[in-house]
Amino acid sequence: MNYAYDAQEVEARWQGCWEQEHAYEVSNEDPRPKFYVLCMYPYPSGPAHQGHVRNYTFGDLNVRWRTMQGYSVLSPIGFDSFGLPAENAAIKLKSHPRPFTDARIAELMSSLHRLGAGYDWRRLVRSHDPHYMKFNQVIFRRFFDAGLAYRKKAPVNWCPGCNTVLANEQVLADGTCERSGDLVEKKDLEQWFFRITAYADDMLADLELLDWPERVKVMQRNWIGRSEGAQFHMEVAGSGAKIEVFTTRPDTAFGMTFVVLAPEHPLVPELTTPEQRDAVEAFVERVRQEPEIERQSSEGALDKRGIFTGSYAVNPFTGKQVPIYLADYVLMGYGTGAIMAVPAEDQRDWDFATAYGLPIIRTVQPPEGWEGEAYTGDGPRVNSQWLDGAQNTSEAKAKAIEWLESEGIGKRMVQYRLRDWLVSRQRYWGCPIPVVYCDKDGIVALPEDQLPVLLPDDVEFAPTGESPLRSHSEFLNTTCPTCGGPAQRETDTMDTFVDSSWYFLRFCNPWTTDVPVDLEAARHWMPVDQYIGGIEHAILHLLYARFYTRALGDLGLGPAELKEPFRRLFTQGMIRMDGTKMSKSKGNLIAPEKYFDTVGADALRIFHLFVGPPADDFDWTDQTDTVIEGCRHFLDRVWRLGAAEAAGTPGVSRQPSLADLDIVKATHKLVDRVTREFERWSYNTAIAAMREHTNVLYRYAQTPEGARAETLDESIDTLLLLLAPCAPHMTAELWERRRGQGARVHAQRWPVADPELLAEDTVVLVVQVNGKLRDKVEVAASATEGEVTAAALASPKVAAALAGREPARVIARPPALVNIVV
RNA sequence: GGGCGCGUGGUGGAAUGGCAGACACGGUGGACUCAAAAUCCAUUGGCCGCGAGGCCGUGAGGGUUCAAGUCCCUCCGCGCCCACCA
Repeated sequence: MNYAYDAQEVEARWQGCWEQEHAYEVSNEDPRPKFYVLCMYPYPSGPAHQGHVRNYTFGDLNVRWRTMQGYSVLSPIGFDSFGLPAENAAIKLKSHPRPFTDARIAELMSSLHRLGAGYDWRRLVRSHDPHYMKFNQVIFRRFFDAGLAYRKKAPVNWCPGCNTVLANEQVLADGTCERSGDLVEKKDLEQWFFRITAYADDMLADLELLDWPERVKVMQRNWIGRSEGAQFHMEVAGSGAKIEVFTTRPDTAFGMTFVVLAPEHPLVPELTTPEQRDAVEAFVERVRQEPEIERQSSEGALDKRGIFTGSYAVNPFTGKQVPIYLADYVLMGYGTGAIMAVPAEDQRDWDFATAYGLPIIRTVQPPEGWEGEAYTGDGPRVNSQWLDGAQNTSEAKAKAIEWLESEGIGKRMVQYRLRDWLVSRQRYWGCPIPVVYCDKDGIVALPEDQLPVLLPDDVEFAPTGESPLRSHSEFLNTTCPTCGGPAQRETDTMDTFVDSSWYFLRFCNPWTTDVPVDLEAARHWMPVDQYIGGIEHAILHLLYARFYTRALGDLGLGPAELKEPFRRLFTQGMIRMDGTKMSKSKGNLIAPEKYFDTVGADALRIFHLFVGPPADDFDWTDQTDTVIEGCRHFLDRVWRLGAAEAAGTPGVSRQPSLADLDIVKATHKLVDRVTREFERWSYNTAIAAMREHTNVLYRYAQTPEGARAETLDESIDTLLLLLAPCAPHMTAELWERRRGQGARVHAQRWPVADPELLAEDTVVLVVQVNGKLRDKVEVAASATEGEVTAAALASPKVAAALAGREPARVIARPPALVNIVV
């Protein structure tokens, strides 16, 4: 008889079995309490890599565990199948993105099967599926009707490498494209935007309600970037022009000694005096040419970065004239593109004032001994006329705003850093924006009965900087749905982040043909109870999905009461190799297939669970393979236990002894511990506990008196139940071998520890002298303060440590600890 | 420049303010074997000691506490996010 564990045979068998038995298909009418587990749907880049394995291992553990706990678990999967890599590959291979994408999906699906992940495959959703495209377009149209989608000319981020416009979120801090690494340029183009800013305040406030990693919430908060302040206008001396400025510190306005405009500000030509014209024009031209990265760097001499316009503005607070400058550090895209400069209370203004010899007037009294330059802290007002009585910033701010409003000069104002979401892309492999341009009717969104607009397959892929749709005359030329006259289709496609902004709603019922989201199904399943994905989506995807959920609800396309799509979020750590993230574009992928073919999927899953805290990054090194082999070693040990092949005497039949009872207790403690570790996402320590218990059972089986058969069997069964969400194939196989044909470990109830068996009769009392460990004494678990103190003082080791000195104080924390202080 | 983390053996890591190093990887020794692999057992933070045992030890320095890897302050190092945001 061959008992050796054949991972490949066992895994293939159970993967087939789960599929045949529809093990993780779930009905929307299931009466059990619902639990929605979702891993961020993957971009299909080919066979899985270790990042996927990690993600789907965590996801599958939750799916199987929650199912065993009695929930009706929704576990769908889909593919984020539009996007640039497929199109770039098509250009390179002179082929088409569709077959390329379909092949990559097939590869990734095969990996997921071989990992043993349990999904409701019937609910599969793919972004490039015509049904999904249709509803993407339906939603776009409804956004358009509601004013949430609009078109405007804007300075946009243009990536010369990708030949497309990028969202702000896709431009890295150094001004390069997150995908191609090319330096992003600014271009003025007509683009489509989603009015995400309409929900800025709402999304900011509701962050409080989410059970998300604090880090992610902070990132979203900063990205939305709410600042409270005031907006007001200033007259330009000798001209009818008015300059609007936004400031967070209206309380310091008496200290404004100059005004700075962005070089692109529309008032610049009007404000420039004839004497300054040449210099200003040269300056503006130079800033225009400057790459974004240089403009945003704080390097370089300040005196080269600004220019005087020759005009003066009147500070409404003092009535005095202050010079108007241009500077490249003032951005047209934030606030009003103009600032009041208060050098005494803003370091940047201080530096500028110093470079240009402009006056500095303190309006906040710095503390005694202040030696810094600009003082941004709190303090009493000075040099501020009617504000001088104010003792702190908030009081002064309120008074200043009140004054601005009563004089009709300005008002309270909230600014956001968040920009509207630029969604149009000049690429082919995306969802077409369902709009036509008609000479008579202008911009016309297509009616729903003309959707979906599908991508024609017979297109030429050439890196021209224009969508290939542009040169496809049958696609381009159409008729206007309003007047029936000739019209041209929009040839831009949607950002792929649009696709991923509502797929989780579609999973609730992906079969509807009339509406994108089945409201009843969405009310049943949403919100997602556990969302799992990479930290790299902390801002983009997670913010867009929150926006979409709100917007769909407001338009009646989603449940109106549903604000937040993801109740609990877990962001897993990245897998790094040689210090960089493992990714296809970096060419440092380690494919899981070689492990499936050797140690098996279960061993690889155990490795990802065991290697460290799930939230932490980990480095894939030369030693990693031996750790993975160690995980297989653990499974082999469990296999030998479960297949009644453990070393030592086989189980004997007898009345339970104290040693047997210890095993029962240890088993219940294990149940308690693993359950708690699973709850808090501490899979590494949960696996450690199971390994520890396996070691305990080995020793138990090898004692001279032997293991009691019944006790050992129960403990092994429990171990298999606890291990079932982690190593599903092997536990399924052992369970069936032990319990008979048709027995299914994953259909069992998750074990519950008996509280009486968790309680201990005796505990080890730690005895310290002056905080140092001196002895350990066994005492009754019920020992009182007096009893543990007596036990501690009775210890010869304690007596030695005391060396005759009298205890000055005894701290007793029964039953675990006594500290004797001398 | 701002914000948020993190720093523990040779390595990955564990530790509700209460026994630092669980569980592993690697190492060492042993059993089994003609031998090897596999398996099983023991041991493995550093220093001193034949031993019992003792001393030191969680990036550095200070503080709070009977008690600090854990809390507070300063500094050093690393990582991530944001960044002339008015």
